[in-house]
Amino acid sequence: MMKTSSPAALVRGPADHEVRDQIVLAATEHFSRYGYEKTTVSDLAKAIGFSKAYIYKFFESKQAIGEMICANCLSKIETEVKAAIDQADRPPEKLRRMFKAVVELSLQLFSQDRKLYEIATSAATERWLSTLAYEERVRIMLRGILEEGRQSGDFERKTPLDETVMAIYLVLRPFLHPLILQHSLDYTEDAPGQLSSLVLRSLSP
Amino acid sequence: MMKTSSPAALVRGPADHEVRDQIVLAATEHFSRYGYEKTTVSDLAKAIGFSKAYIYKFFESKQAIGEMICANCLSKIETEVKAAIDQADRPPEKLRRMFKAVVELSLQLFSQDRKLYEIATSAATERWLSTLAYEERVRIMLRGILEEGRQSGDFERKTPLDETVMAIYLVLRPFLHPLILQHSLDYTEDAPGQLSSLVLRSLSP
DNA sequence: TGAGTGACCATAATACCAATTGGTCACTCA
DNA sequence: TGAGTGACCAATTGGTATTATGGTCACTCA
Repeated sequence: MMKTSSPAALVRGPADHEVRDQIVLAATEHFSRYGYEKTTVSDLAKAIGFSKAYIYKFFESKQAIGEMICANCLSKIETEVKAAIDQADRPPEKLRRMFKAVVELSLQLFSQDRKLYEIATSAATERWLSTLAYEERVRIMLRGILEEGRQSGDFERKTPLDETVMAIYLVLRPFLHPLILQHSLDYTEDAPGQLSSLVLRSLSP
Repeated sequence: MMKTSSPAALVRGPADHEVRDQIVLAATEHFSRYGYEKTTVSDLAKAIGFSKAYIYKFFESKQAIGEMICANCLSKIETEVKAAIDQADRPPEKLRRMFKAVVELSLQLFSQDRKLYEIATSAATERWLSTLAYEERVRIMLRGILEEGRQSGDFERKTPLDETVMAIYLVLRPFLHPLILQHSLDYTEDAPGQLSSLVLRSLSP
């Protein structure tokens, strides 16, 4: 979970190096305390006791560091959503829990870790790889539930799977996308229930 | 359509006055050409040949003028959406057209009248009355279609009407809300079709 | 009397320059 | 040789002095 998942091309030098972890650690600390913008690369360098230039031996850019931290955040949410899904055994309930968990966990990050949430907002708005990958993984989760539900006979099988995945993803998206979520706060109470009910009705065989 | 629909409490002085119309006209012109921010109240005053102070005999604030222009924009969209709906005779097709029209018309305003679109964006973000009223009217349109569909037997009748209205509204909202729409441009091609299909499946009796 | 205004104020926007910042590179020295 | 750096540059940012703007009000004069 705290595993440094890799947004590939943005990292440099030795893939597995103690200093890289130190940087990520320091960045997580600084970004979440002072915010991404207010933290300078020199701050991070000072924190780990090296020069700024050395940081660039490990990351292409400051944003690359931000991506890493953001990816960790999102992958933490993803893990917890998966856990929520696994608590249910039937696909319809899994879908309900997925909706509920996505909204709750995003909201939790928003209220408890505002500074990190702001990184996620930038990431989503500027389409960083970390976000694109996360979105894709959410669609895959969704597809998993749908496939299971089709197999178990809980869900209809006529509509092309890809289209169903996409449509449901679009329904969920306003609560996944950090920027949009901020403009949907009025609805976070009831939306997960109402929307998952609507979606489940649409999936009935 | 060009009718000065009234966001009530924000206007002042004589309700029906030639000068008020002049102001609205000049504001529409200036706002759509130079943008809301770049247009000063003095500009509008100059355009109609009165002093700035006189403008304030008719409107509470610059924003009030913006609200009026925004309300006109939105009510124009609303009218055209209604027209699109009326072209269909069966509720399911009405709903399809509503989704399609909402997205198309919002998108059209976005690409053809960017400056006015920016006002709509502020209005939605800052919850101006003009926007709240528009959203409510959209929900009412939706409810109309649903009621008709329930009566005609096209739609299921078990789910509470209010909940259905709200859920479908939430599905449509990312494409209604100007700010959110800007972050959904990737989906505007397929979303109306896919989402209205999903919604219709959820409505099947 | 009331349509219309000039002068005025607090705040917000702008323009400007100095200080920072992200990022690189030739270089050191262990 | 390669882990690590100081010095450097273009581009942002921060701070600030100044101007422009939204908004009001006492006032005019037809």
